[in-house]
Amino acid sequence: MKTPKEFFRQDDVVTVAKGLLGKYLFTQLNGRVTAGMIVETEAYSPKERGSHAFGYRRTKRNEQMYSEGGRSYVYLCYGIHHMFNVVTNVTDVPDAVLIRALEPVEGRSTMMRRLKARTESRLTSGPGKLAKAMGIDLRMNGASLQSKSVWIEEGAPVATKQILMGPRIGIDYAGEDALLPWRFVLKGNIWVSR
DNA sequence: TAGAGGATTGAT
DNA sequence: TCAATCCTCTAC
Repeated sequence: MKTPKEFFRQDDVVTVAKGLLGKYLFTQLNGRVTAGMIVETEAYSPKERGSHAFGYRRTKRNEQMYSEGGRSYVYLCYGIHHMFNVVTNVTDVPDAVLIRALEPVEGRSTMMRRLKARTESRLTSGPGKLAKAMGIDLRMNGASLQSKSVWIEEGAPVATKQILMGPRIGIDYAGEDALLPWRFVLKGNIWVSR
């Protein structure tokens, strides 16, 4: 079952970031389906410096963060890697959840081909790699997460004690906001990022 | 319009 | 620890 819009429109981005753990991200491109269980997420809100939309800054790049919850926000980082985010909350509130790692469940051979990987290990253990494995690029920016090319499906419920919290990665420039425990991982899962 | 830097990764 | 690599944002 596809995750309903209402889930993404909750007003607490941290709740959504935790709730996405255990759900499944799917893409279908050129008839090829790939899917993975979400095992690592990070929350971003306009109230902290880690976000592209800090202080409700609004630019061409982050425009999709202001759309209604349940869409994607994709951007290019370091000129090399695509990052896949889930937009949450209501229109004009730029909350988003970065998907940092997946456990591959479908289309592993397609993922390996896209990454030119020799083995299945560590296929989707990081935001740049999982976007490439799933075939995600800027064309998917703004897509509904109930569309035919990208969507999210429900998974088994995850108990709170199965979720490990910690500070987010790669945002040292955010000052004390970098210390917020807004990174969430499924405890013990081998597919999380390094 | 130029210059700086980044929600990363893989090799050294 | 460091370079790759290019788009975005900010300041002039």
